[in-house]
Amino acid sequence: MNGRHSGRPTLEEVALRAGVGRGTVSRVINGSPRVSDRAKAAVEAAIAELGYVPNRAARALAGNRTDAIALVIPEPETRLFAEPYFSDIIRGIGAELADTDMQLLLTLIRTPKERARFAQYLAAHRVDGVLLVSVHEDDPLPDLLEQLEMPAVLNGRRSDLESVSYVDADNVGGARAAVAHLIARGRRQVATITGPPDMYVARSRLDGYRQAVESAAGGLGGFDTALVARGDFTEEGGRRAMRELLVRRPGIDGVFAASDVMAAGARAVLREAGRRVPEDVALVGFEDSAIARHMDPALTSVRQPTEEMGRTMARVLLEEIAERASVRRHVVLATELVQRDSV
Amino acid sequence: MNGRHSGRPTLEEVALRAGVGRGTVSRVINGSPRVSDRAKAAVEAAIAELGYVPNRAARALAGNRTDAIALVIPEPETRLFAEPYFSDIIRGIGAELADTDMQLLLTLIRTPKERARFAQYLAAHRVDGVLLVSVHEDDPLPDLLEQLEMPAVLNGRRSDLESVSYVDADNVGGARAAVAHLIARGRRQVATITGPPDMYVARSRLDGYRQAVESAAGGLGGFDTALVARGDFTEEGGRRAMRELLVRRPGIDGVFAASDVMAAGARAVLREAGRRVPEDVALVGFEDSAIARHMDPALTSVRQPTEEMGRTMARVLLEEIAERASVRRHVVLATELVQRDSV
DNA sequence: ATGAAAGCGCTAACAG
DNA sequence: CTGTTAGCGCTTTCAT
Repeated sequence: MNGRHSGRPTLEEVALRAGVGRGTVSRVINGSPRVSDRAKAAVEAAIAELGYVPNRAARALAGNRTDAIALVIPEPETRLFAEPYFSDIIRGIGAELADTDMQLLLTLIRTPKERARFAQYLAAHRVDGVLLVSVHEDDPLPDLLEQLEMPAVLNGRRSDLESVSYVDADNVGGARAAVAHLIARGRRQVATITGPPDMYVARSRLDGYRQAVESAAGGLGGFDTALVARGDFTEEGGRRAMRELLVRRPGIDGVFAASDVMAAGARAVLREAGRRVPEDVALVGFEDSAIARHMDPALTSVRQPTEEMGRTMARVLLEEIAERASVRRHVVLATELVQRDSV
Repeated sequence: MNGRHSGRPTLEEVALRAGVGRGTVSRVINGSPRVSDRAKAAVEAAIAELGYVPNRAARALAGNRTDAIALVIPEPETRLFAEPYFSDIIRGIGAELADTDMQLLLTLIRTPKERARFAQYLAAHRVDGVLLVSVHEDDPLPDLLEQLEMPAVLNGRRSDLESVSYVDADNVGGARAAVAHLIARGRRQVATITGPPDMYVARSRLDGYRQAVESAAGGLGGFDTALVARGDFTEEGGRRAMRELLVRRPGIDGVFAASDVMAAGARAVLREAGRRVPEDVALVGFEDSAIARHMDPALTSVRQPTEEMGRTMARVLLEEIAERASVRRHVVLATELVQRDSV
């Protein structure tokens, strides 16, 4: 015998107690409208009396779903945990899921082997949907998900033509706003430190920079490649880029860095070079990590609505799961320029 | 009919293909020794050919288990995410679970309502075990878990008499080592900034301090309450405590802070007061957040083996789940003094 | 060692 | 609207 009748009441016992059939109980539980008020009341009473809680596994088996979604964290990014970004994303997801009985599975993928394993999970339909963060351009997972027709939402996108649903921050707009701010404040030679060009997010921020300088009135001379230096989203990269810029255009009086960490590096170099920040050279960074904010609380930056991104990702995913159709959604959330310096 | 025969091969199909009964396939999958090599080989071949993956829900239903554990994060701590501590804990758990087919559920609990909901989860045996972090002394969850006979492991403990299994850092030893270090370096008036006395971790670190000063040779005068100031694990708390100490014992030449954040606060006050750190006053903090490390990379501190704690928690939990018996395990992991200043 | 059979608790199709 | 009836895919006796 198997039947460790776990002690826990079953749907059948509820039905008995309520004096109805199992089907009716099931309907009540699942909020079907095709139930009389009388029956519904009886069932609800029975449920309360018995302290009945549906068995998830049975439900999943019979209903061919799992009521669970996975949040996938690729390895190089497990460090990501240590950042407010991640904290906020998770908090947002949690908030959105709170009123659902959807479970959140945390899946760390650090090796190709683990990725293969996760692919199996997916194939076995062990989750109803997937949330992906920090997806790289060459990540095979999104395509696999699509092929499997598994609902999925990315945070960020791989390119302009992203086919999978995604929720992203308005990187172009944020960068544009940052640079426009600098220009509006009277800065005439505004440079930018970019991220790796093979990352969409880096290209977007560069686009924003370009739009702002090109549309600026007055004699800024439009887009000047000498004012663009490539960084790699690290502090050291920011340092190198800033040194280059200083050599190429010593008269720089404003810098937009595509990440706050790079901004911190740039600031250090500027000060070493005897430039006052922000008086001589105003600096704005795109706030990814907020670690840099600890380093310099006075750094003006472009803030992302991270928690809202998490919430939105979850909401979009739930919608995608609900409607069986595979409609892709693309959401871009606004960023906000937070001025922390006095210039 | 229900049978959206999902396309996925079932155990039965494997059995057919392998020319054996379903029971045999099940035994092979679960690594039962009571299977002939021949049958085993046949089954494994069939599994590979068909790309069979067991259905988790069916398994859970039949086996009365879930192959999932929950990591519970109480609300006030969701900020915790933003710290390396959390990152490391999760990485450790992930590493330990990687070779298992145990899933990790992330459960955020921010309201009493959500706690009640989670209690239902537990009662409904929706997970095989629970991992709890940052448990407060008055947290009702551990007792509930115990009452439900649900395997559980805490990170840290509520008191000396903790009944639930836990994995903790050696707070007493770490504090003792820190203070002994200070004394060995010639510091004669070593003060301490403590955490809230209703937190076990704070009391432990104070105990370590006391042990070190009491066992110190030479004229340190033993434990002096005037050298103990209460903080609250915040930077501002550290500041206040440091100011008090400076008033009570202006001659202080060493400080052990029960957290690195408080150490950062103390350092700021010391410098304002014209004391050189670490030359005039050497400072050691207990490394909880590492945010402070960013503020002052040169701060000597007591480091905790956080990732190992996560790994250990998971391992202990898996063991507890495996053996049905409810044996409690208490693991205390060593800390390490990392000297980052030159004094 | 292994096949057969009996569920695990629930959902959904079906017939009223 | 509601009771009945088939399974969902697997584990676990129970014989053999």
